[in-house]
Amino acid sequence: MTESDTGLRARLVDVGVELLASEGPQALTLREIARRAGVSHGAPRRYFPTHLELLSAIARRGFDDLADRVGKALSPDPHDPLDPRAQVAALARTYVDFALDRPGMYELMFRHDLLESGTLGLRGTSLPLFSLFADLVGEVHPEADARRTAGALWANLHGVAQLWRWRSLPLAVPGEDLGPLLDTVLAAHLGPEGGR
Amino acid sequence: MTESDTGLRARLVDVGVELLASEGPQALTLREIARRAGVSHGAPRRYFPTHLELLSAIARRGFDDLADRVGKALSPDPHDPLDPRAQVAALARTYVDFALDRPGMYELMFRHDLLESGTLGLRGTSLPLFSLFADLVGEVHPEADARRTAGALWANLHGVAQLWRWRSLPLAVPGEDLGPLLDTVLAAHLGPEGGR
DNA sequence: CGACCGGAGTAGACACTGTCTACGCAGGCT
DNA sequence: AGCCTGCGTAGACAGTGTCTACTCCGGTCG
Repeated sequence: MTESDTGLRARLVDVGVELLASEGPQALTLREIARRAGVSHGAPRRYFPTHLELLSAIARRGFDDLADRVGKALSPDPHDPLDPRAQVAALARTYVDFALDRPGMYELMFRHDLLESGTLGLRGTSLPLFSLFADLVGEVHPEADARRTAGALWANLHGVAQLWRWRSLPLAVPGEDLGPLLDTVLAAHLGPEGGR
Repeated sequence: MTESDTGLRARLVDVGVELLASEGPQALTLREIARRAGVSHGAPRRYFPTHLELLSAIARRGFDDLADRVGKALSPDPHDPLDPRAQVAALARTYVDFALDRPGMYELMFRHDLLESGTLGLRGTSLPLFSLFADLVGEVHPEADARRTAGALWANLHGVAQLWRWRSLPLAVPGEDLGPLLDTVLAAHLGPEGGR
């Protein structure tokens, strides 16, 4: 039941995560994963009745990793917590960095046909993160509709991550650094950074 | 060479567009398109050396439609043009509406593996639209960096379209109408709507 | 007028894929 | 000892994209 469980189920997911990072999402074939795990192509079926469910399990690893990164980014030092505005900025930065760090995983995580599938559904996995995000936004902007503002900003981060990843914003940002763009986005939704 | 060209090339794209609308992107099989066009599965190869190129041609139809819609939305009445702020709002609305109206086409248009392929590349197809968008934003906000602001807003629209489409913003907007969310987005990037 | 020739579409093969089913094969329980 | 159940194997099947050999037919040229 631990992480280094030698069970086939965990090993398949491990292999999938590696394969995803090294070869990209289109390489995540059921048979290729089975091959690299050293089992026959029918073996995964015992644990994942369908290919999509195996992909969901792999994507879940991505959500776990993202949650970990966010947790670390929000409280780098427990004795000196960040103010809400800085927390939102840190979360945003972490989110977009994740998309650039692990592009294949990010792509897999937001395949909408994956969101529907799975026993419990993959969609719920990101809900706690969004709630946390909405709460933080609410602390920055107590007067506004925090849910709506958070939704708008969330969508903005998502869009920035996507468009930046496949370089569809070349005109917007000639340079290589997306920091200024992120600052623009944050300032737009949260107002000019007066905090700190 | 006209639209109703009975040539196989145009017919394949026509069939693809219909199939995309009726069955979704995963139904856009090379063989299924050929089947519905009444030719053998090898026939498309003469005009589209690879499956991706056929998909690119289909997606290009989507970009054309989007450009048409934007053109009509920006100048509903030539004698009474909209002010820049209203034009940006109309473009934003048109963009998101397009994504909801033709979800399959929208999804196909922004498959990044399609953006790379094609003879001239599909990416350039959306550049004029973005330039127009950036110009409009520049008229609304002459002082700011129009390119960056336009990029941020563009990404926001993209994110809203995506997340709304697969219902990943349920907490943010309990209602069915995405109008308020769009207003929030526009107000964030362009300031409160003082124009008119 | 007849031969040729090149574009257009057909038909079959190939290596893949995901899914399904029947089959072994081990270990543990009664 | 015998059986059963969990786990993985192996093969079949339909479907896919790509490649290649072939046919067919209309136009051109000698």
